[in-house]
Amino acid sequence: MPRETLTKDQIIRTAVELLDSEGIEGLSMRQLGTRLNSAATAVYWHVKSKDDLLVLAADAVWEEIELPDLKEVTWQAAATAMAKGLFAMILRHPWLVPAMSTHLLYGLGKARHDDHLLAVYQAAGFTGRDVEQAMKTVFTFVLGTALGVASEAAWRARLRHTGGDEQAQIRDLVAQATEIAMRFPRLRAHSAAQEDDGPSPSPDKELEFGLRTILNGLQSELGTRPS
Amino acid sequence: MPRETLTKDQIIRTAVELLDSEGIEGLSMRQLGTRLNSAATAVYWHVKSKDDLLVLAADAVWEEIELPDLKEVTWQAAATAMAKGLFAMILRHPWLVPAMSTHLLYGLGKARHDDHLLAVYQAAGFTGRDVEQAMKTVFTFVLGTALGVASEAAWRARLRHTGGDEQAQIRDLVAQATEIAMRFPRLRAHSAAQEDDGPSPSPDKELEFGLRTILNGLQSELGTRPS
DNA sequence: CCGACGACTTGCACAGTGTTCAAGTGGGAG
DNA sequence: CTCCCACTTGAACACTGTGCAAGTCGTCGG
Repeated sequence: MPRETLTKDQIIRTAVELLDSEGIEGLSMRQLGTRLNSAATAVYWHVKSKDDLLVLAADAVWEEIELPDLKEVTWQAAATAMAKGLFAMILRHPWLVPAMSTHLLYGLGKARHDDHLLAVYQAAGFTGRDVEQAMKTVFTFVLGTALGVASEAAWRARLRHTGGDEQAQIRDLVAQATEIAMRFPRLRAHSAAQEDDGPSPSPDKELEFGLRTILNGLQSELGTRPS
Repeated sequence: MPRETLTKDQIIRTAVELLDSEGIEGLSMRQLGTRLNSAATAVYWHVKSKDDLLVLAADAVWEEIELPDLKEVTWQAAATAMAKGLFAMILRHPWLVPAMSTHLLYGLGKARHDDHLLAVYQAAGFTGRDVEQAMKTVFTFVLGTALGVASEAAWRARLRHTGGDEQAQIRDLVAQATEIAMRFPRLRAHSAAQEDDGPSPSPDKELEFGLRTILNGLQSELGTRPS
C-alpha cells in the first residue's frame, strides 16, 4: 500500500479549519505544517503559494451553500434563500471577507453558486443588463452586511492572538469608540433612545429587513419593464 | 527654534499616502520610516503599534467626505449624496476595505460621518429602530459595492508587488477564472449575451442602480408606517 | 555659561513570516 | 535488487513588527 502522504484536499480542509479558528492572520505555513504533522514546506509540493492556498480554501467553502429549487417557489423566496445561505456561510468563515478584499477569488465552488444565482434572477424576469444589476445589488448588500459581522469576529481573533486579557481589551476599545461617539449630541440622544427599545436587532434581522426592502424595490423596477 | 521632529499628523498623512500607493500589504514600518527619513522605530514614540496607526489612518480619510446640507433637498437626494461621497472616498483609499474587515475602526472622522448620516435618516421620517435599519441597509450596500472595486485594486497592487509581468499575471488569472465559469452553460450564454450589449456598467452605475432601488424600497417601507 | 533633564531618535536584537533549494526517504516497477 | 520518482525535509534568505538600551540635541534652572 502507498505510504501515507499529504493530499491537496486534506491540506485545503486543514487550512479552512485553521482559518476558522484563528482568523486570516492565524494562517501561517508553519502552523499549517504542524497541524498536518509535516514540515511547513511540504505543502509547497501540492500548492503553488500561500495565496494560491487561500484561493483554494476560499473556493471550497462556497460548496457548502445549498441551492434552492427554482420550480417550487417565487423568485423572491429563491433570492432570499440564496442570500441567507451566503450570509450564513460567511458567518461560519468570517476570514472570507478579508480574503475577498485582497485576492481575486474564483473556482468551481463560486462558479456553481453564481450560476444558480443567475438562474434565480433570470427566472424572476430580469433581462439584459438588468439581471446582472439586480443580482449584484442583492449580492453586494449581503456582502456588506457580512462585512460588519466578520469584522467583529476578525478583531476579536486578533486580540486573542496578541495575548493578555481579551475581555479587558475589548472593553477598552469599545469604551474608547463610544466615548468619541458620545461627543456628538445627536448620536448620544439616538443611542439613549435605542436603549429604551430593548436589545438591538441581530445581524439576521438586519439582513431580513434589508432584503425585504431591496426585493420590494427590485419588484417595482421589474414592473416598469415589459416582460 | 525647536529641532525638526516627527509629528503624529505627518506620520498619519505619510501612512495614508503609502497605503494609497502600495495597498494594505505595502504598509510596513520600515518603508514608512524611509518615507519619513527616519528610523522605522522612531514612529513607535508617537504611535502605540502598527494596528494603532492603521486605525488612525483609516479614521483620517473619513474627514474627506463632504456632508450635504439637509435643509435644501429631499431625503433621497441627501442619502444619495452621502452614499456617493462614501463610495468615492473608498475608491480613493481601497485599503480601507481590508482594514475594516480586520480592525475595529473608530474615531472622530467616522463619528462625524455617522452623526450626519443619522440626521439624514431621521429627517426622512424614520423612527425608533427603523432609522438604524434604513441607514445600515444603504450603508452596507455601499460597502459591499466598494468591496468589489477595492478588491480589484488590492490584488492588482499585490501582483505589482510580487514583481514580474503584472499584465501577464492578470491575464492568466482572469483567463483561469473565466475558463472555469465557461464550464457552466448558463454563465457562458449570459456572458455571450452581455457582450452584445456593449461594455458592462461602471461601478458608479451599479451604485446608482442599487441606490435607486433601495431608496424606493425604503420609501414604501416609510409609507406603511405612521409618521 | 554650564550642567542636567526630557523629548525624541537610533541601531540592535528577537521571534516570526513566506519561500527556495539541495538533499533525503521510501514504495512500486522493471 | 535496483532504479526512479513522488514526496518530504531542514537549512537558509530576505523580510516583518516590536522591545530596549543607548544616544542626540534643544531648552531651562542655576
